[in-house]
Amino acid sequence: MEDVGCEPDVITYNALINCFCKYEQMPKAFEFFLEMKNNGLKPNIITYSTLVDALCKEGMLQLAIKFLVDMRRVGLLPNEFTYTSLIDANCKAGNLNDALKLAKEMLQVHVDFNVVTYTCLLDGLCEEGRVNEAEELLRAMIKDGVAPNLKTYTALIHGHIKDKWMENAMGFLKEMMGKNIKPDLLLYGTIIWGLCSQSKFEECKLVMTEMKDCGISANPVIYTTLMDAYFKAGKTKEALNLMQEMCDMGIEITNVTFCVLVDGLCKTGLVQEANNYFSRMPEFNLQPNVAVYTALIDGLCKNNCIEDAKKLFDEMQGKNMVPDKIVYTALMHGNLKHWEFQEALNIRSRMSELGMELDLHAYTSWSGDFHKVA
DNA sequence: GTAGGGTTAG
Repeated sequence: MEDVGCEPDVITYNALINCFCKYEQMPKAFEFFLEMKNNGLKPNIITYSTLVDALCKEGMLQLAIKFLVDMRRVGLLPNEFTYTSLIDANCKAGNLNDALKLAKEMLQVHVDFNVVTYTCLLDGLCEEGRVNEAEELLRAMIKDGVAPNLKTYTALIHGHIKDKWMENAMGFLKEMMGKNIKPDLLLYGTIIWGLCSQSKFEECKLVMTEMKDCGISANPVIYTTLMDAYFKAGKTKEALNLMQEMCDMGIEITNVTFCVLVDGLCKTGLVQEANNYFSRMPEFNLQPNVAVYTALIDGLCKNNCIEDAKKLFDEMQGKNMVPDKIVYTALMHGNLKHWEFQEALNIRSRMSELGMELDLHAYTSWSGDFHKVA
């Protein structure tokens, strides 16, 4: 642009600054901020809002506030974008009270809430478990003439599901559909996650079908969530069918999928089956990670195959994988269970050396086993 | 040219 004598203007710089912000290159963004000022251009409300938002997302709230002061100094007042960025950042940092203070300030200076502002506040309330107030806010925005959209309802539905209010969540879904707003992959995923947590598999299947009919295909996370829920509910056959379905449909299989599969089979007592799947991982171009190893090691320990568990543990270390607290704990309990007293103590000291403190759960379990053996 | 929603494993 400069070569052909086309001078960049404020909009050009704003686009550029936004780009560097989005690609997490704040120093570059500030460089252009200074450059535009040096070129005699005045940063406007969009420039400042962009930078304030980026600083918020980088967790530099204090610096964002400084920019707010700076923009006021040059005669620019924060608008609904600036306020919404700050409100959202405070909500996500767990400072709901500060977010509410900012909202109050908006009212005082007559900057109206829009659908995004409301959604951020509503999500913040949900995150704190204040779902009733979130619902009140939904009613207030509608009364105020601001129409909630898909994202607003998703936040509200997610909040209710997280608080185990599945019925209410489904009520909001119905209300949303009544306004002719269609769920997308995110919302379907949220609903399936909720139904899984309550082992409502029939409803889950209905939702999966509905989703498919709408032309939205379930992603690997949704499949894995469902598979895990099937295993944990003792529905081994359904879980395995789902694995087959994933393969048939070309859904991406990851270490998480295998972890769920191996763990599920082990906890059902089907250690041999688990081992078979484990050996087949290279066919999927996968190298088992520590979590998958742990699932099988734990399964072997609990099914009287401590020697195989130890072999697997050595194999894992041979592949330069660093054992973590969870796998050490599984092996430690396995050894105790098999009266391998000294070995269990050795693992416990190794954990101490590595700075891995037993948490309350591991410790209670350790003491229990210890006394049994003693 | 600026702001908002979800989820999986040991």
